[in-house]
Amino acid sequence: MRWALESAEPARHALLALLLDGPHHGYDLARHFAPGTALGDVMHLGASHLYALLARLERDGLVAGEIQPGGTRPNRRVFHLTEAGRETALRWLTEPVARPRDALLDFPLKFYLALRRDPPGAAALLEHQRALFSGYLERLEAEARQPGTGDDAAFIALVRQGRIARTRALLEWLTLCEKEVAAARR
Amino acid sequence: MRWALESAEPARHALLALLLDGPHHGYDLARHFAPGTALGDVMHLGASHLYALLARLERDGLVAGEIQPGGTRPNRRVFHLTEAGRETALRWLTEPVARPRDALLDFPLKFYLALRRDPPGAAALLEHQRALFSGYLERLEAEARQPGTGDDAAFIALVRQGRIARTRALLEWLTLCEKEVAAARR
DNA sequence: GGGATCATGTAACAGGTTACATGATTCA
DNA sequence: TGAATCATGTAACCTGTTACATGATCCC
Repeated sequence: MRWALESAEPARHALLALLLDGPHHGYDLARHFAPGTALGDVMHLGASHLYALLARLERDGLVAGEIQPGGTRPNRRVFHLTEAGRETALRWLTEPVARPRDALLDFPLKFYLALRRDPPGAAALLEHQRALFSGYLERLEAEARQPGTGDDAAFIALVRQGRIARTRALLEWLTLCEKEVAAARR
Repeated sequence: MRWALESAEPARHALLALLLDGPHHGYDLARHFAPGTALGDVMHLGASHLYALLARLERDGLVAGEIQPGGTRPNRRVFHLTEAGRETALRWLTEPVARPRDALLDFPLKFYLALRRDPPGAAALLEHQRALFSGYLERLEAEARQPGTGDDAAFIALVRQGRIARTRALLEWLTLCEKEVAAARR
C-alpha cells in the first residue's frame, strides 16, 4: 500500500468546505486539486479517489447529490451540503488543528479555505492555532526540564528537543501567515 | 478509524531491527515499547497490535516463529529473522528517510536502533540524512525563487516558506543528533 | 484471595487507494 | 483522425486497529 494522504479526513473536510460556496459536481471539485493550484500544491487527490470520498460523505449524510441532465455533455451529479455537512464544514474551518503534525496537510487546507471564504475568520483561526501551539510548546519545554533517568535518557531528551524545534518553527511560520492575512484584508 | 501510527511500516521495521539482536518472543518485544522507554516515547504500540504486525511479518516471510515450551510459564513463540528479514532490517537501518515528514516517527526509530547497535553506522546514517535533506532544501529554495503566477501565488509561496522552515529546523536538529553520536562514541 | 505479570492471538470492522471501465464531445 | 476534455464510478485488495478471549503463575 502506498500512502498518498495517510488519512483522508483532511481531504473530506476540504471537500465539504468547498461545497460551502454552493453545489458542485465531482469533476468541478476535482479542478481545485489540479497540479499548480493551491490545494493541489498541498495535497494530491486523484479523480477516482475524490469520487470515492464523495460517496462516503454521501453515505454518512454530510452531502447529497442530485443528477442534473448534462444536455449534450454527460450527466452530472451535483452535490450540496446537508445541514450536518454544513455544521461539520464550519466547525472544521474554525477549529485549530490539535497536533503539530497536522500542520503539514490539515492546517494548510483549512487555512486556505478559511481565507478565501472569510478573512476575519482566518485571522481568528490563526490566533487560536497560535494559542494552542504555544501551550503545547510550554508543555514540551516543561517536560524537557524534567531530568531524565535511565539508559535512554539522552535519546529521549534529543527527541524532545526535536519536537520543541519543530513547534517553534511552526509558530514562526504562523507569524508569516498572520502577515499574509493582514495583507489580504487590505 | 483512529490513527495511532498512520502507517505501521515504521513499527514493522523497528520490530525487524530489534530482532537483529537475536530471537525474541512477542511479549519481550512489547517491553521495548512500554511507556517511558525510548521507543515508547516515540510511538505507542499496543500488545495486540504488535502481535498482528508479527503475524504479517511472518506471512510475508520476514520472520519465522517457533514454539518454545514455557515450562511453568505459558508457551512462547520465539521469532527470528529470515534472510529476507535480515536484509530488510539492515537496509532500513542504513537508508535515510525520504521525506521530512518521516522525521517524526520513522527516523527517530531508525536512529535509535542504529545507535544502539552500531554507533559508526548511526553516524553514517546521519551524514546521509543530512545530505538528503540538504538537497531537498535546495530544491525547495530554488522553487521558492520562481515567481508565482495566478490568484493563489501568495498562498503557495507561504506554504513553501513553511516547508523550507521545517526542513531547516530539521537540519539543525540533525546537528544535535551528531553531537549525541559523538558523545556516545567516546 | 486477588492483583500484577506472563503470554498469545483472532475476528471483525472500517478505511485508503487505485486500476479499470465507460463513453460522448470538442477541437486542432 | 486522434488527442484532450467532460464526467462518473466501482470492485478489488490490502492495511490499520482494537475489543475481546484465554488462562496460568507469582507474590503480597
